[in-house]
Amino acid sequence: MNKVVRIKDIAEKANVSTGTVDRVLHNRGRVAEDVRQRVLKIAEELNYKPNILARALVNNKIYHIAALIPDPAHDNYWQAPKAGIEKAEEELQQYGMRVTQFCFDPFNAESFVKEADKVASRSFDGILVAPVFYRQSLSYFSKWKRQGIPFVLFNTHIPNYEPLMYIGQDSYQSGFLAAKLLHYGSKEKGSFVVAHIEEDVANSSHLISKEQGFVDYFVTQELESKYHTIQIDVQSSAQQTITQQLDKLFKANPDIRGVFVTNSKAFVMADYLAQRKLQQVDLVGYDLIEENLAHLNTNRINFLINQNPKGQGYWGILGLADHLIFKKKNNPIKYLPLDIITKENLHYYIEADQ
Amino acid sequence: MNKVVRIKDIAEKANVSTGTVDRVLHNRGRVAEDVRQRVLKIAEELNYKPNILARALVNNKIYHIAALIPDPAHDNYWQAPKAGIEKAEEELQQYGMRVTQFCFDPFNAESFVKEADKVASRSFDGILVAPVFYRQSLSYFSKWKRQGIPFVLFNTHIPNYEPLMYIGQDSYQSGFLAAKLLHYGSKEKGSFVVAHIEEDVANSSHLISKEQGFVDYFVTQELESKYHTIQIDVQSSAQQTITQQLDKLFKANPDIRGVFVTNSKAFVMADYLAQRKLQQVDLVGYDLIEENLAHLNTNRINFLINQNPKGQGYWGILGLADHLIFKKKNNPIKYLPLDIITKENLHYYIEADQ
DNA sequence: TTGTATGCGTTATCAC
DNA sequence: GTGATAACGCATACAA
Repeated sequence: MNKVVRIKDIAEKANVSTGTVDRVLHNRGRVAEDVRQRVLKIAEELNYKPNILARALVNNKIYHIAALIPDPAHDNYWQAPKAGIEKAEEELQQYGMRVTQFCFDPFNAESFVKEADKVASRSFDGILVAPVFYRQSLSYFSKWKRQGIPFVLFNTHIPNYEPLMYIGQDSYQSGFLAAKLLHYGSKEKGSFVVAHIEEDVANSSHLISKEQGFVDYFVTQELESKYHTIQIDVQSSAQQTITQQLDKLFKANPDIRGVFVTNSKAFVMADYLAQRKLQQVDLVGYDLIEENLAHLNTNRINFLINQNPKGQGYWGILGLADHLIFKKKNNPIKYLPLDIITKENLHYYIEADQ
Repeated sequence: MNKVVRIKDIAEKANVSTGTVDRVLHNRGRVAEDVRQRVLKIAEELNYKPNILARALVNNKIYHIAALIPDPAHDNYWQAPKAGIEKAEEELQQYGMRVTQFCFDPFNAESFVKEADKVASRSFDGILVAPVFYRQSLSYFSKWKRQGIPFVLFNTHIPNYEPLMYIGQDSYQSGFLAAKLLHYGSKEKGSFVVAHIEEDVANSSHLISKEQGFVDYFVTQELESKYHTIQIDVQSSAQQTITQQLDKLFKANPDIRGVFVTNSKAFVMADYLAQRKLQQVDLVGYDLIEENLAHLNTNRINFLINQNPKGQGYWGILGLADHLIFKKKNNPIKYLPLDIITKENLHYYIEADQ
């Protein structure tokens, strides 16, 4: 009793063969309409669920996936998504997944185009891409769409091209959260800084979203009179050194209570604060990269917001596998949680085996 | 090229049959030692990984699992683990998992014994249990151990009986984390309260661990001179009402900056603080139950520490499935992350579909 | 001690 | 249009 329903069970009940049931279930045609209806009805009644194990077993095709991601050599952050991709590949390789990585320089749009062209010139069964260059990405999306190649976006969302899935960050909300953390830590009147470090802000919409979320926190709570937010753009390529730029900032604003760094470069600010012995200034940033962790452990960084970058790569590949191998439908958007990381809960997130 | 290695491949290379390879790989004996060595060596060289799909497919037994958990009707918290168990059951039922729930009253040890006896009287293939009653649990553990029935513990860890797996909370560390959160929020000198609400503290070792972690935070940071910690035990069954008990506390300690509630009853404290308009007192508690969420959204609770209670049930069943069905080894301890939840990142955790 | 044959549920091919 | 059957990789009962 309570046995799992198989195609064979449906076939027996409908007085047809398993081949017919299969044709009905997969809409392969060549089946009489009345039989079709009957089979469909019985499958429904018996609550038939295909056995994905058997399905994956029989379907021993090799699926070639392209992963188009920034090169960790240029920005350490991308080590994590890469690791997630590789973990998923390892788990799924016995079911036929083969991932080829195409790494581009995240600071060089041409490099992206070059790698994307490589991907486009071969025929892949699926593509995972971190489309950090908005303009340059679009033509590839429409091409893949036309060719019917499923592609999954992560890290940066670009709607309108209906990717199979988007996985990643809610930038605005993370800025909002950062504001809450700094606000909670500084009950007295003062200023907060939103710092973009070593970034081309104009071309990075997610940084603007983060800043907007940060500012909006104080607006929606009607705290603007109590807390002042200052935006700053720090570049080592500028005329002044970073230290000089920050000296200027802190000199002009002696009431700074906290700093929000919108990318993974919080350690730069932490170095500065340590150097100037500004111990009372709180600091919130992003990403569990090594340079940041050192400061987290010494409390020079109070919180890091983490968006499970390893998980982004992992779930991206898994999403493609669900589609290609297991024929399972997935939610087209998967926002990963905004994890708040501090020294005391850090280790659960870096050991992260999932 | 790059093909997946099968038993058949090993057999060919070793000039034996698949049956022999199988006997070697499963240590079923009845195989010549030299052959054994040869097969083992080849399997190693070829980096053989069994295909768990095929394995699960062929092994179509029904596995009966007992889930021995507190009844959500008595404490809403247990709704989440229950949901996780049911989610895992749904996913795994086509591979033969059948879960029977045995719910006991978490405030009544006799009720636990009654349900545990029911479980023991039947023969299950595996057991998932939340052993909230320490003393009463032990005899069952040794019994199951003797019978060779794998059991997984969650929520409360009881070592020494070698469960297949423990999943859940690191109580001490969560207390430590709570201290950090309150400390970060209150830079000025003052007192913090550790409140046990409606609990039999003496019989709940995890509450003591939480308190210890909280206190130790200030000790290890050498902050004892600046921050004073006060322990309180609040019960509605006491002579005084809860409000009276808390009034007494706050009257005696006007410098209280924050309160740490060691269980899911933070909402009780939040109600009191709201009633007495003690808006400057920070509050950290546990668990995303509805009563707490209302206060989180109005900032009367600042942070809730969450240990993915749904995930605890889910991973518990999955651990048993990995052992019974997929014959996969798992880490015997799986601490779930200490998630820091605040109003601004809450929704990622309650939508949690995994 | 070893080899062979069968079946798990699904899919795909082929003959009717 | 339809049904029979082989194959996927593994486990196991049984034969040798």
